[in-house]
Amino acid sequence: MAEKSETGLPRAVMIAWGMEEAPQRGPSRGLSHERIVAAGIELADAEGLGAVTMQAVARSLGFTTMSLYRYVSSKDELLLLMQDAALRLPERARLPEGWREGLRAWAELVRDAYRSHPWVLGIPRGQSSVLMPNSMWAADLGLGVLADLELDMEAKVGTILVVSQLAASMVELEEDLAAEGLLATTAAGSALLGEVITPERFPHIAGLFATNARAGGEESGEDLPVIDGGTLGVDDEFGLGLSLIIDGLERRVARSRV
Amino acid sequence: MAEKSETGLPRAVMIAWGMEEAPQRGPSRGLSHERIVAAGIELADAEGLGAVTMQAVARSLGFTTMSLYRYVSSKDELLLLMQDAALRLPERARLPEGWREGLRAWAELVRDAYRSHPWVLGIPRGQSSVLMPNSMWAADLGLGVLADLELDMEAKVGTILVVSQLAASMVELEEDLAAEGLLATTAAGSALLGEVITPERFPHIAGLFATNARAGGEESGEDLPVIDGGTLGVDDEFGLGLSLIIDGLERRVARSRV
DNA sequence: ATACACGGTGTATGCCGTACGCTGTCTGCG
DNA sequence: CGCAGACAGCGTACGGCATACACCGTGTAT
Repeated sequence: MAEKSETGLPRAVMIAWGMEEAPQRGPSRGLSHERIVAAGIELADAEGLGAVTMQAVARSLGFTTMSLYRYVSSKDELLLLMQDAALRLPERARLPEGWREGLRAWAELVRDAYRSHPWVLGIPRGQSSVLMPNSMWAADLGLGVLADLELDMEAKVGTILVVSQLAASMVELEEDLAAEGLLATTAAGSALLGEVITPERFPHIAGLFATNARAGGEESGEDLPVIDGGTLGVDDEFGLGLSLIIDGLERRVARSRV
Repeated sequence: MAEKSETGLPRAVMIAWGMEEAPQRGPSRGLSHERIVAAGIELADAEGLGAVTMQAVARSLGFTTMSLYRYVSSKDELLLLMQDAALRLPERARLPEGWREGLRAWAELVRDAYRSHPWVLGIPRGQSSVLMPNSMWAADLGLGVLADLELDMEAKVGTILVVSQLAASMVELEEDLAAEGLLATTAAGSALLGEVITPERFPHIAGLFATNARAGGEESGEDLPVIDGGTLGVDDEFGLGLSLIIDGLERRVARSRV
C-alpha cells in the first residue's frame, strides 16, 4: 500500500530520516520537507486535521498547490510526516530513577505529546509509523526506563506498546468528550434514555443513569449535563490504567525472579 | 458539533435506540435506517471504509444518492450508526464464572467484534458513541463480569474502558501490520536503517535491528522481511497487556480488602 | 556551450458530500 | 368524501478536494 522506493523503505520513512538525496541539477528549491510539514502542523493545530488540504498548506507557504508534489508524493505521505514530527519527545528527557516512576513519567510524556497535537490521532498510523524517527526515539526512551528490569525484551516492547496505546486512547477519549462539553445530555434527553436503559435490559449499567434521571424533573429548569461518563475523569482513567499495568508488571517480575 | 434534536440527544442516538417516530403522512417509505446501515456495513466489510460513499450505498440499494438523506442527515451520522451496529456483542453471551477468566473472555469478545469489522476503527468515535445501544450493552456485559468484585463503580468502569481500548488498539495495530506483510522491509532497507539507528543514538532499541541488519549482506539474495516488530505477535501483545491489567486489578482488590 | 533534470505553475478531470426544487403519493382533518 | 399539506424519491447543480499532465524557465554536469 505505502509506496516504497527502490530501497525497500516507504518514501515517508526515507524522508523523515533525512535519507532523501537532494537533486543535483535544476533550479534551487524554494521549499523543503521541513517547511511543508511545519506548515501542515501549524494548520492542524489551529483548525484541526480537516483544515489540512494541499491547497491550504500551499497557500500558507505562498506557493501553488501542485508545487507540494515536488516534495511529497501524496497527501497521505504528508500526513505521515506530520504525524511523526508532531510526536517528537524531548531529546534529553530527565526521567525518574525507579522503573515505576520512570514508566509513569514516560507515559505522561507520550500523553502530553498526543495532547498538544490531538489531530495526530485522526491519522491512520500505518506500518511505517513504527519505523519513523520519533516513534523510534519514544520507544527507545521507554525501553531505557525498563532496561534494568528482569524481563525479556519481548515483554518490554509489549509493555511500551500497551502503555503508549493507553495514552493515545485516553487522549482521544478526552478530546471526544470535550468536543461537546461532557456527554452533554439535557435532563429531557436523559429522561428519554432512562426509558430504554432499563434495569431489566442493562442490569449493571442502568444504575449510572437512574440516579440522575430521577432528579431531573420539569422543575430543575436548567439544561444540566446529566451524564458525565461515570463521574470518573479521563485523567483518572488514565492513572488507573497505568497503575494496573505497573502493578501487573511488578507482579510479573516478582514471579519470574522467584 | 453533533446535531441534537430538540430532545437534547444527538440524532444518531435517537435513531439507534429506535426513538425516531415514523412520519404519519405521505407515501410509504421504501427504505429504512436498518437497510441503509446494513448496506453500508456490507460495503465496508467488502472494500473498506473508503468504499462507503453515499453514492455507493444508495446504488447498492437500488436508490439514488439523495434518497438516503431522507433517513440520515449526513454521512457522519450514517457512519456513527454503522459503527454501533457493527459492534454488537452476542445478546446471550456465556462468560466464564470467575472474574479473571470472565474479563478475559469479555475482552476477547470485544476484540473479535473489532476484528470482524476493522474499519470501525477508522471512524472517529465521538462522544455520542458511548450513548449508543451496543456500546451500552458491551459496557453492561463487562460490568457484569466485575459485579462481584470488591471495587468501587468508578474503578470498574475505568477497567472496562481501558480493556476495550486495549482491544481496539491491538486490532488496529494488527491491521496496520498485516496491510503490507509485517513491517516488510527488505534487507537493503534494513541496512539503510541500520546506518541511522545506531547504538549511540538509540542505545536500547538498536539491538533489535543490528542482529538482522548484519546478516543481510548482498549474498542473501532474497528480499526477506527483516524486522517484524520485535518478534512478538500482536496476539501476544494483547495477551500480555490483558494479563498486566488483570494482575494489577487483582492486586488492587487484595490491597483494598486488607 | 549545451542538453536535460528539475522547480514551480496553470489547467483539467473525476469524485465527493450535499443544498435545493420538483413531482407524485398518501393521510388526517374538515 | 375531498382536499391541503406532509412527505418520498429524484435530478440537477455547486463547491471543494486530490491529483494527472503539459508547459516554461532555470541552473548544473558534461
